[in-house]
Amino acid sequence: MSEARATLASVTDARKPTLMIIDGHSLAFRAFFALLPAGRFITDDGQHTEAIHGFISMLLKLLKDYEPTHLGVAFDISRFSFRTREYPEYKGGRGETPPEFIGQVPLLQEALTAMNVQWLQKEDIEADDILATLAKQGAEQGFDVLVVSGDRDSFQLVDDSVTVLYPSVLGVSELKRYDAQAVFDKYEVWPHQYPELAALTGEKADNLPGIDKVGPKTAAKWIAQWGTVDEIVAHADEIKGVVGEKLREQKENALRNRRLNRLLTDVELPVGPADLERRAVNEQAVRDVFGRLQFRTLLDRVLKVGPTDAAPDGASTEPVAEPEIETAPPVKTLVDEELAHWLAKTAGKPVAVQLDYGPAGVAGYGLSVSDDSAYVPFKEGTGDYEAFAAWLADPARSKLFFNAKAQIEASARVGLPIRGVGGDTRVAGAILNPAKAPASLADQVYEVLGENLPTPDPNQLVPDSEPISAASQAWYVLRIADDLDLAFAEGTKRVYETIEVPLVEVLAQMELTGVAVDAEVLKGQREALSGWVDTYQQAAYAAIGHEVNLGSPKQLQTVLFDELHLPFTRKTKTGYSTDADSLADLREGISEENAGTVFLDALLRHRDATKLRQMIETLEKSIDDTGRIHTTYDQVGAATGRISSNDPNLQNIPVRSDTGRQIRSAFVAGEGFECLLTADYSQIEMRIMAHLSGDAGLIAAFQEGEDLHRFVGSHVFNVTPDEVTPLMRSKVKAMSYGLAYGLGPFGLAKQLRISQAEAKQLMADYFERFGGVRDYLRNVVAQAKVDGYTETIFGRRRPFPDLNSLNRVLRDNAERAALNSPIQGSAADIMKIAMLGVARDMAEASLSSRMLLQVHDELIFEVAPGEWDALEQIVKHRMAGAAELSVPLTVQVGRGPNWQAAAHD
DNA sequence: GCTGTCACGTA
DNA sequence: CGTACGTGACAGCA
Repeated sequence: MSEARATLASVTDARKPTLMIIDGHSLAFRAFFALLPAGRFITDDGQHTEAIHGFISMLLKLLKDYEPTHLGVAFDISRFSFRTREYPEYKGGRGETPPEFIGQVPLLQEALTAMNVQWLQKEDIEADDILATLAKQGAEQGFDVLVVSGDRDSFQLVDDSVTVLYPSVLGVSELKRYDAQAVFDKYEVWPHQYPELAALTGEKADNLPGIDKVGPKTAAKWIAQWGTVDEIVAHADEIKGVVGEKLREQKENALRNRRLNRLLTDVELPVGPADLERRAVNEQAVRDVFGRLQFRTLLDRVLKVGPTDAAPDGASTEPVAEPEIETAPPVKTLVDEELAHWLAKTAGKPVAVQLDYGPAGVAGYGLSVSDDSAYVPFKEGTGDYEAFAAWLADPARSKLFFNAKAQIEASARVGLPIRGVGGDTRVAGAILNPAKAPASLADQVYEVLGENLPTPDPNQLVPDSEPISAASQAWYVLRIADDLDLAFAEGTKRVYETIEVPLVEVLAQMELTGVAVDAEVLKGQREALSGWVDTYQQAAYAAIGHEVNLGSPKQLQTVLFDELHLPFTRKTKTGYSTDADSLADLREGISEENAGTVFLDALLRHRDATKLRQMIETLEKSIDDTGRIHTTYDQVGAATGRISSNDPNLQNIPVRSDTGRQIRSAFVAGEGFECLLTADYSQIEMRIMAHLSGDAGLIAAFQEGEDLHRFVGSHVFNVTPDEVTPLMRSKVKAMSYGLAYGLGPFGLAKQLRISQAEAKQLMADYFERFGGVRDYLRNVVAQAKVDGYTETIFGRRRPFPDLNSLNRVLRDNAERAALNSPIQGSAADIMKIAMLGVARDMAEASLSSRMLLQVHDELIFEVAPGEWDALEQIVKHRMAGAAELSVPLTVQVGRGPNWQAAAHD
């Protein structure tokens, strides 16, 4: 960008300033007809864009070819002007404006405005008169003037400083230069005489008949002899033959034509040539306008022509790509100095990177910038990767990926850490459509670009590397990044750039680090559980007198309902439920001890034990050879914005039951570390509810700082806080949390084991005191129905297409999800922001401690010796300060040798 | 071997 | 008829 500015400035300094003025209508019209037959310049809305595209394309070519320092475009306001008043038939006889052309000029003007190209029009005046006036002023002020017009009348403007660029028959972008000599060569008159010639011969396009039988040759001869139409008419008697006779008959035509084709050079204009100095392109506006017009290639070209107003250095999060989309650039394989040179050459541009990697390691790196792709073969321990390694690790060199996290990790494992993630099209795609993150690059290529990603030839014998493939993938990433950027709403873009993109590197590091586990502890627990599993299994078999697969719901149904004749439970798709709640109900229905109670008790305990044992086995299988477990986070796994964890899932390690919680004691601080630190937000979702609803009572509850549920309970039940019984408290607690999930009286009744009427009353009492909450919840759904999406505090959006569905089940489900989304999503945003803050501060303070796990509202760290105080301070500060809400965000920190012991209470 | 269902762990 | 996830066993299909 700064390079473009320098070029422009040096041109200005080196020679006379160049003023280029363009007849907007005539060029747009020509562009329109040139592109119309292609029939593919139509937006999804059905708006034709041939004229706009063609005009801008031509403009870009002109700017490149002539490098004007000053630029202006003139338009007609209508086809009526002072000339039609004098001669109503002027420009008559032209056909109807093609319907496809209609509406394109205002859009073109909008595009020019976005490009910061000045354009002007004036009532009653034609564009040519504006051009003439500016050309004259420009020449007088020492400019080289270039007039771009499709109207031959403009030839009269040509002189030593003024040149006309006139479309040739070859096409709009081929403009012929008319200087004085060129005009003379073509018409045998000098430019100032051209209107005399045109007056005599007539101008069919303007519906101006001339003198019959008089063509350019005759006219030129007369002009050579007498100079002007006036003089020729005055000497009409001297002209012999048929042409003389026609002249005498039709001299009024010529005189009228001459009056009409004289261009005004004294039009009063709001700007002069000096005011038309070229300005920086307004990049955002261009993106907006071109996005609507669905111009992709053109956008890149416009931004490339520059200068633009974008930050010269480009923030490291800059997701902008500038690909040429027509064809993939050729790929060259680069190593050593050539590679270093290529990397230096691409400074300032985001580079798309796609690794050629698999379980065996990294075979190479595909790189792509707009018009240039490269492949870097990699073999660990060979070659000179110094420059490449430095480039990969440089946070200031912006890199774009599809699924950066996995590739950062693959690269880090072969000794080449990557920093400077400037964008991730998978994450971007998921932010734009949280319902489904693209599963693969090929998916996204198809979704976004509508093309099929070329896949390597499956018949090929296993190649050790695929240079074309990796580089071409990178090229596709660049194109997708470019396309997606246009689709971002402002809030969404901010979430993507300031939260999601920087988070990628933080999560990658957490995954690489992993968490240490004590395999012995897990083994002991597993063996103990196995014993219990056998015990309960035998007990169950004994109760019913035969063996049965306790893990098969289908077989259980036979036992429970056919053999034991227990009452039917909740229906499922395939029969009757055997889940824990249902079994508990069955158990309660039996008063005296019998085969049924024994079987049910044994079954429930067996379930517990097998579930835990299975969980432990999964964990054990995922321990690596350094004794650590590395989960994989899915940054965009949840539609609300939450992170999910898999392979193994470390976000569902038991905590509620005593035996289950024991598993946490196996998660320990690794060798060389002092202890674990856990930090969690207390009641973050309720706090967000208070903030979003603005309910004075709820806000007061948090500002009081006392027990939330006790406070709320005292208001709902009209007693003092210390009169709130444990039963009241638990009811209110269930109520409060249920609200954020869209819980109704039915569900509340079921959960609290009270009547539906009672539940209804409880809700009524609750809303009586906390009406702001009810209003908010109502409003969320209502607003979502209007907008089609909900939004978090930070602008993350989630669409709800089913909200207005005629299917009640779908609609109700969507309503509950919509209710919950801003709350859960805002909490997720806050935690992500906190993680970024913590990671930055830890790096800043050069701590050796490490962030290991995130469990939605909790973070777990491994504390290096002597760093406890510093880390605790950072974590508390960044978590509590992640958002400015109308209630405080409180954080509880715990310390211990393992995850269980580090729990704060 | 793949897919859907059920059940259950977490916030 | 309570939101958001991931995992594993079973059962039925190919």
